[in-house]
Amino acid sequence: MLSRAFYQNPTLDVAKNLLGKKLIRRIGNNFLTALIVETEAYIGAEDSACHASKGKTPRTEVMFGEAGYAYVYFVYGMHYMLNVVTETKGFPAAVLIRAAEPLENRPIMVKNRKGQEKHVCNGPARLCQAFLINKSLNGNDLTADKELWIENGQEIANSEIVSKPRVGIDYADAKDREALWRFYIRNNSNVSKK
DNA sequence: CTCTCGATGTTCT
DNA sequence: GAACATCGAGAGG
Repeated sequence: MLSRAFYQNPTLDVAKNLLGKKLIRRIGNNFLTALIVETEAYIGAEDSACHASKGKTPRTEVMFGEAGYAYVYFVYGMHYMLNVVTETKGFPAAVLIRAAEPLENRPIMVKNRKGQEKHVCNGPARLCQAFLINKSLNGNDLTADKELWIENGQEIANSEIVSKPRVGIDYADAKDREALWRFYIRNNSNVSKK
C-alpha cells in the first residue's frame, strides 16, 4: 500500500507516478485489481477546471484536506469519478483516475458493468462502475483503507508517458484548457480516448 | 468502425 | 434553472 508521503508531492508528479500503479478494491472476499494507465491533474483554486476554484463547499471539502484520501463525486446524473487528494492540507488538489487495465477478477468487473465485455475500465465513470465505487467511498483514507487502496505495480519510463490537454473541461479558461495535465501510457489500448 | 443524441441528479446561482 | 471532469444505444458506412 502506498504511504501518505507518496501523495504529499506536487500534483503533476503524483499524476505521472500513479501510472503503472495497482488499484485494488475489496468486494467481500474478492480482490479486484487493475493497472492505472491514465490520469489527470486538478490543481488548486487558480485552476478554473478544478472544482475547488469555486471555493470550499461540502462537495469539494475532501480536496482541501490531507493528501491520500479518496475524492469521489457524481456528475451527469449517473456517473461517479474517482480522484485521489494530493499536496498539503489546505491546498485543494487531486488526481483523477481516468482509466485502468484489468488484472485480477476481470469477470467480476464485467459483471459489474452489466456484461459489457469491451470498455471495462477505459473511462473514469466505467472504472467506477467496474470497481463498485460510489459516494460511500468519498473521504476514505487510501493509506489505511480496507476496501480501496493503491499499491506499487510496474515501473513506467518517462519516455512512455504522454502529456495531453485534459478532457471535458470546455467551461474552463483557455490557459487551463491548454495545460498538458492529462497523462497516459503510450500505446496502451486501455486509455479512454485516442 | 464512426457519429449523434439523450439520460440523469447533485450542486451552485 | 443551468451546468456538469460521461456513457451507451442506435443509425449509418
